Amino acid sequence: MTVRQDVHSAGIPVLCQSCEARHRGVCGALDPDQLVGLAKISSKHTIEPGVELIGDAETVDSYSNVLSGVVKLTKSLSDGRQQIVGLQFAPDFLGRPFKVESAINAEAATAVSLCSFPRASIERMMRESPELEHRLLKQTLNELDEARDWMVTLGRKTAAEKVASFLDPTLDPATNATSFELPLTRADIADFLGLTIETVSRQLTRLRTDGLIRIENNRHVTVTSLTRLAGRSGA
Amino acid sequence: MTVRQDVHSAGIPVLCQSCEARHRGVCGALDPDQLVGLAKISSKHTIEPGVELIGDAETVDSYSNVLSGVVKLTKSLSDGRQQIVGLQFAPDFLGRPFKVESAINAEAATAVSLCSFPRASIERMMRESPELEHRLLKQTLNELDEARDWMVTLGRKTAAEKVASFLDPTLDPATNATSFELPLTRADIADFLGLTIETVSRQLTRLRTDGLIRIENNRHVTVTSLTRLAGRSGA
DNA sequence: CGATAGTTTGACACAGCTCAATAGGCGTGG
DNA sequence: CCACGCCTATTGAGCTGTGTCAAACTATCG
Repeated sequence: MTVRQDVHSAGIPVLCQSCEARHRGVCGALDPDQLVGLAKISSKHTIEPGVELIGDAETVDSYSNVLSGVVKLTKSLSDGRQQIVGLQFAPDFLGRPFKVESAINAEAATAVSLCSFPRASIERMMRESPELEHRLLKQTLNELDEARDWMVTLGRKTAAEKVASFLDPTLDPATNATSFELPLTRADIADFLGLTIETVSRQLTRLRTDGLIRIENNRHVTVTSLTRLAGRSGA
Repeated sequence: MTVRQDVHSAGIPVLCQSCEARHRGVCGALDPDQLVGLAKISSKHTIEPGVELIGDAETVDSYSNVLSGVVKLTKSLSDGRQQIVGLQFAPDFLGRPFKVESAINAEAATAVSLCSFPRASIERMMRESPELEHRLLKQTLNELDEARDWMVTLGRKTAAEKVASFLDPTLDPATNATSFELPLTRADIADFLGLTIETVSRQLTRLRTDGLIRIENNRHVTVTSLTRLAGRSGA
């Protein structure tokens, strides 16, 4: 059993001090000694939008925490049709434990910063620290819940409902902001919702002409009637 | 009924001796003492097809292992549109740890037998036995992989490809059987693939008239050309 | 042998896709 | 500051795959 030290930031690596993953992410499972060990072999990266992080059928030898930005997880059919199957934000853990080969692509949707560590060290730590596995289990269960909600959207909602559902949870309930930057291009939104770019665009302009949203600037959207938007999401 | 005791089954509850969950399922994480404790508070149930196991927005106070049969996990929109978001077989663990309220429905698709135990005991055991959490994490990761594959099917495949993909992995590669019973009705298949009953039926007859499958008996299907079927699944 | 639930088949409508053209945003260079 | 080009987004016209509605067929079981 490990004893957590309650003195704030005592003995905690500089790299980790202001890191979100230490509080809400998987690193919160580690005690200062483990953090120091991990920090020695970690490296921070910044990635440009559009850059591929993990390729399909590639062997993965490192895992990462997302520190900022948006990472999209995609899967493709042989003829190029693509589907986004997950979005990851800070402080999500990025990688598929217990599998050497990736079955999905990961790509930076925006500018992204990552904290990466070698595969082997994480797997060793998982064996040593049940709390780490516990956090991973919780994140995985949340991702599974999200994936299943999304399957309903993909399988059973109309284009109008899909687009409304996409905008609805994009809203950050904490800030109560009705104005925000879309982290995805129209093409990404289409791949997310199982639609074409054109259909996404048409549905957005429909929401605009119906007075539910304002499109300031392609990426920048303001929702003027949250309730009416929610009413169109198919519940 | 007498059960022969040997080294392997020494001290193992009768209830568990021939149970698949003890080998490949979560119970494999437990030592004989824990098994005895759990067996005392477990109960085996048999459930008729169509019976609801867990209702949406119900509080869940027990978890189960699937011992036989097929359980379908569904989600519904307010107007009744439904989507199957998961299928569970033996020896899958059924239930959503760390959440009191269920966001999905579980229903017996075939005759199902379950081994159920109270919520509290499992959660206590999870705290005591990291191996149990480890197995749960692995099952959850597999379910997430499946869900994501499925999202590609729901979002990007045509009706023909959806039906072909449904039949394809239904084949048990172990037995190399090309003849099998569908565990789902046409309505279930439609809810699984995000289609209507009619479209599913039309695509099946198309596969039949094209000579890829034989439909013996509604539920009983024989695949005559596995390669041609795979070729239509959209890869 | 009739009743009932599940399945197939048909005719038609429409949502969303395809292809094509236009418009807007933004950086670069004159 | 404007002109140009590039990339992304919008808009339009037409087509097609899949949904809708309705009817006929089939299996299963009392």
